[in-house]
Amino acid sequence: MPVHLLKIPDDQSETPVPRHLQKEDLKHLQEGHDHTNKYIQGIVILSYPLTKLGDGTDFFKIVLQDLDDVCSRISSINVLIHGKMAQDCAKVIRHGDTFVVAGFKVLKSPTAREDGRHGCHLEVSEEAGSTIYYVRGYPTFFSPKILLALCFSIAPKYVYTPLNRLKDGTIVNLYGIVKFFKPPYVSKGTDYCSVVTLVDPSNVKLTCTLFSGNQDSLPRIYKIGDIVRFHRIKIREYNGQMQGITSGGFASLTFDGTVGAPVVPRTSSRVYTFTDEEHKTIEELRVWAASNVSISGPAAKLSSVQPMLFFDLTCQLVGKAKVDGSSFLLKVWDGTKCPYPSWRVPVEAKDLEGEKVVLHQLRNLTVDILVYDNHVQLAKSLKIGSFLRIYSIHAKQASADTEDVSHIEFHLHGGTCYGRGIGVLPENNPDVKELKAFLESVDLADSQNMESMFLVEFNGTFSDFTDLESHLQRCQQLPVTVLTDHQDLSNTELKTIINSTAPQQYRVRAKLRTYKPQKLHQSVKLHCSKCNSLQEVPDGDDFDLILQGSAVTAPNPELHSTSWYDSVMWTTQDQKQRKIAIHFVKHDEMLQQPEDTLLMIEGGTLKEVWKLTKRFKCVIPVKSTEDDLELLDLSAPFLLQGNVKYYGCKQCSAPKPVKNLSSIAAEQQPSWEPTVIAQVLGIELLQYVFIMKFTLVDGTGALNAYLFDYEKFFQIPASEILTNNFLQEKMQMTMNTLCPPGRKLGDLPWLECFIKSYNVRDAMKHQVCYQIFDTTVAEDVV
DNA sequence: GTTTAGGGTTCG
Repeated sequence: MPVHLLKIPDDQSETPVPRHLQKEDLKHLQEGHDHTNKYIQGIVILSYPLTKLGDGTDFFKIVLQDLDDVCSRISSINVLIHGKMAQDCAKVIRHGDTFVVAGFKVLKSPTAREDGRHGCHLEVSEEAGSTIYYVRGYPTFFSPKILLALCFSIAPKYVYTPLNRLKDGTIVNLYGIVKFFKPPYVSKGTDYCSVVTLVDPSNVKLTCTLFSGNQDSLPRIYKIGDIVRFHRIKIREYNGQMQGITSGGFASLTFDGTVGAPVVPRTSSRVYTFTDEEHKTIEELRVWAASNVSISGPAAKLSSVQPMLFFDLTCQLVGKAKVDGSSFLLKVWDGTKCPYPSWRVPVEAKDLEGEKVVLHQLRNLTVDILVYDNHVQLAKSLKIGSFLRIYSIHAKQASADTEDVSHIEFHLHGGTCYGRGIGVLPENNPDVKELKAFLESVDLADSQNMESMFLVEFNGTFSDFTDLESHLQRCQQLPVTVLTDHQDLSNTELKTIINSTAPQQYRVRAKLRTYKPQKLHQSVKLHCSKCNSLQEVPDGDDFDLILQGSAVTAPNPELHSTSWYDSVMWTTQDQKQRKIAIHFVKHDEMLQQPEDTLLMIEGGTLKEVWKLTKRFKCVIPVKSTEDDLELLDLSAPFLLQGNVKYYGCKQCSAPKPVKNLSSIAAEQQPSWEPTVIAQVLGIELLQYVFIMKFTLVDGTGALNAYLFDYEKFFQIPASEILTNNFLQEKMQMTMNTLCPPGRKLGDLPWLECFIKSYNVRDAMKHQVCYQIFDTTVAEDVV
């Protein structure tokens, strides 16, 4: 078999390949040169799933990294393996293996511009007379270089083409600001279609026609001014202009185009690259767009519709009904009242989908929108309760023959001119959040009579009318927080508590009138349990400065590769010529798999440190002294694990030599727990904690109670909230349930809490404070 | 099998 497994040689520097073969340097590899009796060697840093090509032959792609130059992208090369050899390799080759190939063809790499790798790729197959040797690298053997190669070479570097540099027949990556778009609609072929016109700072426009059988893989554009990043879009000339069209492997990210909004990509891709650099690009495009692209104005509300005009409406779907073959009815509301009498499209009661009670309750606030032709199919699939943006609705003034009063009709005509269509907005869309808050604040009694209110009270259950009514109902019935202990205690009125002496403990039933801080990220602090001090969480800039400061001292080579760690050092290629050293801590005299490895880094930037935390279990930034490695200033995290930065208390810590880590490394299965690491390093670990002030009321009085919570109350670890958008949204939603914005006191939900009172005395005054304890947010609220 | 749409408001 031409795929050979080689044994690990004792001397690990040479791979035992047949004598007649000579190693070829990647630098000397060129198309058309004679590479007979030469071999290419590298570490497998990436492999793709085995696939079949159009002609039915098997195909397997891997990426090799040259270990002599691990930190250069150009020293990695794509290897395309065909036929039986592809199958054989796919079975045995793993990341970290050393891979040797002889008898290959060298061709120009069509993806070099995109992935930044070698300008050529290798074609390998039995037919071409290729031979493959490999040395098992994973998981039994790692060298520091392999660890580094695996870490620094993973993400391909994409090149983005400005819109004025597009050429016919190319496949490119690009950024653009949406100047015009048609939300995905059902085409006359087999796919969904979306047409998007982009503009960029080169001031050139590009209209892209995007097709996909899967609506989700088209860009999620909600408004003009959104920013998109397209990968692998094909450029063609059409009618004398460049045009973009989906090609195989097309992928997109969409961002809110508002300056200052969170940079969170909308995408259906499971994995995608998104680095600090790209983050910066989005920010820059936003700034450019702010003064160069006219963003759509504030969306129209029903209260401001003008007859005879076209408008975009952000609304919630309350009901829908089939009308006839070419039209379909949507009943929607946006919380405001249309100032004109609007038409009611007659439909059979049995055809009307939606909660009867809600339809009745909102009957004076909903409008009927009749959608036609190509929009019908999409309209049918919409879920009651979902949030929509309907683009280019026609407000048509009409008067019925039988009456003098003119009324207003809402049509979504057939076709897709001017972006006419329907888009479903997700719950986390900022416009939806705003609309939801508004809808919840609408006082239905103002536009309803008492009869309908009774109906709501009477009909307890709503099945699929999301969030709005059912949520409101739920909130008025069950408490939104529950007790985790002492259930036998009975409630005490707040007035009684205020008039009692401290310290005592109480069970209370109260409403949350307000809380501080309103910006939830401000509620996260660092707490030292030894000296009881609280401090702000330092921001990334502070850390960056400390790293820059420590990089001034070059790594001391005398401290490299000791009994308990292996080291690699290299100099960056840029002008700064920075020296970086990484020390991989060994276990049982061996290096571990990246996900189990603790490493120490000297001279790295914020971005490099961050990148290392993605691949390795623990990262500890250090600096060299004359005779030892030591931790940086304690204003910087002493340890990074996953997304969490761990800090030590400056007052209570007494840093010990980093060599103490070797005692953990010597354990049978090193756990690398932050508490254990902190202990051996003499660090008093600061804990992340939520600190909030809740103003509770119960009709007898009001008091401020502090919430001091590591994780229990919100069931969200305070340590993870600052780096996790999902958890932030979850916490915001929880607070919105506990204390819904814009709601009257009577409509607020009940909280069940334990609070304890305690005395705070200083020379000047005496004060009684209250703290919430043994309380958690109810399960169905989280 | 490689289309569909290729921006520029309306039948109802």
